[in-house]
Amino acid sequence: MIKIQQSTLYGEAAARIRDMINEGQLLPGTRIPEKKLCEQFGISRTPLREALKVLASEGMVELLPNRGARVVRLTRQMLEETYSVMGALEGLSGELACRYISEAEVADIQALHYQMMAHYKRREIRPYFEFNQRIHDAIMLASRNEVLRETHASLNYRIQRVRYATNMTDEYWKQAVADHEAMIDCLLDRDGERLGTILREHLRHKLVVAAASGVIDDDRTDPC
Amino acid sequence: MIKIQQSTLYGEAAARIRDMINEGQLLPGTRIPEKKLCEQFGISRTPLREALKVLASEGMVELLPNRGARVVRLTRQMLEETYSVMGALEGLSGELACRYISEAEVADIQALHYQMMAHYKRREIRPYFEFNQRIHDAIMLASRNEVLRETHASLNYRIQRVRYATNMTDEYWKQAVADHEAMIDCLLDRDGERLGTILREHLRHKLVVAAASGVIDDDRTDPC
DNA sequence: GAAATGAATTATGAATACAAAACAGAAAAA
DNA sequence: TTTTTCTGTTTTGTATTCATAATTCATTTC
Repeated sequence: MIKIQQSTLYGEAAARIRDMINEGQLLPGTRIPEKKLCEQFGISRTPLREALKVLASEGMVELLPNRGARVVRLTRQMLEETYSVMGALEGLSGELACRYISEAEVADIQALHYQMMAHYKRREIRPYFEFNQRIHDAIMLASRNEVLRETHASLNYRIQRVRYATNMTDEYWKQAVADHEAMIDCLLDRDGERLGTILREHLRHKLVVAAASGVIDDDRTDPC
Repeated sequence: MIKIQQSTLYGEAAARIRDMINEGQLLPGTRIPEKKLCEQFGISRTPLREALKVLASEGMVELLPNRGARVVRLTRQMLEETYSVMGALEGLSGELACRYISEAEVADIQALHYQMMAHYKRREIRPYFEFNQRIHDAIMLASRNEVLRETHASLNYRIQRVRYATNMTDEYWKQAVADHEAMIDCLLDRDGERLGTILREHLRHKLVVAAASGVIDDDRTDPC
C-alpha cells in the first residue's frame, strides 16, 4: 500500500519559507513581504498567511498585528535559552533510548558514527554535519517518544540557520567527536544516565560554537 | 504610558477554542465544524481557519487535509510521553531557578505555598490547583528562560483538560504536598540539582493520577 | 535645516466568492 | 439482503475582494 501524502499549499509554503530563512534569503529582522512571496510561489495570500501562522508558533517568525511578519532575530540570549532546553530534551532522549533501543538500532547508529568519522578525518564539514544530525535523530527515534521528537524538532528549526553558518575550530571539533565516541559506548552499555549527561554537555559545547558563528543579531539597532 | 494590546480575531478564536476543548464543549475525536463556530463567534472562516493552524501546531487539534480539523485524543501513550517531556522541562526550570531566583521571589513562592496548604487542609481542590499551578509558573519565571517557559506552556495546553477532570486520591494528594514541601526547602537552599530531581519525580506522580482521570481516549473505535 | 503635519500609497486583516473534494443517501445491480 | 454506483449536498481549500490600519513622502512650520 502506497501512502499518499496529501500536501497542502500552506504546508508547502511554510516549508519553503523555512528554507529561505535558513539559507539566508530572508534576513532576520526584515519584513516578510506577503505579496512578493505570493507571486514567487504562485499562490494567493490566504494559504501564505496560514503558513506564517504556523511558522510563528514554531518561533521562526513573529507576527506584529497590522504590521506583518518578520523573521525573528537570533539573539545570543535566545540561542542560549534554546540550547539549554534542547540539552534537556536530548538528555531525556538519551535516557529513554537506552531503555528501549534495539540491537539493530545500536548497530545502525554505530555505522552512522563510522561514516561520520570518515568525513571528520577528511575534514568534510557538510557531510559530517549530515551524519551528525542523523545520529542525533536516530537516538531521538529510539527514545520512543513522539512528543519529545516533535518538541525537539520544533526548537531545532529555529537554530538551523546557525548550523548553516558554523565554522568549527579544530579544538571544538575534536571535543565533539570525543563526545560522540562516548555516546556510542553508553548506547552499547545501555547506560542511560551517562548518555543523558553527555548529551546535555554536548549541547553546551555546541552552544559555544554557535554563539561564535556570526549569525547572532545582537546589538543591531532594532527599528521596531 | 498605556500599553495598547492589539488583539486579532484569530488569536481570540484560538483562545476560545482552546477553552472549549478544555471544558469539554468540543469532544476529543470529534470534528470541529468551521461553519458552526464561525456563526457562534461571529467571524468569518478566514480567521477561524488561521486559529486552527495555530492550535494544530500546539497539538490541540489535528488537521486532516480536505477532511477538516479534529480535537486530538489524549491516549494514555501520548499522556505518558507528554508528562515525560514536561518532567524534563520542569526539572530544568528547577535547576535554573535555583541559580537565578531572588530572595523576594522565593518569599513569594513560600507565600503561595502556604495559601495552597490552607486549601489542601480544607480539601478545596479547585483553589488548591490554582495555587499549585501558580507555584510551578513562578519557578518557570525564575528560571529566566523564555524559550523554556513557552515550550512548557505549549505542552501544558494539551493536557489541561486532564487537570479539569482529575480526582485526587488522599494518598496522592499527600505525596504531592510532600513534594511541594521539599521544593520549598530546595529553593531556600538553592539546591538546583535536587529541585530538578524532585520536579521530575513530581511530574511522574502527576501522570499516575492523570492516567486514572477518565479523560483518556484509548480503545475507543476510531472512525478515521 | 530639522521636525511635524497630512494626503496618497501600500500592506494587512477579514469577509466573501468560487472550485474541488468528501460525504450522504437513494437507486440499481449482484 | 448486501453491495455498488450515482447524484445532490455539504464542507473544505483557495482566490478574490473590500475595509482599515500603517507607511511613505511631499509639504508646511518652526
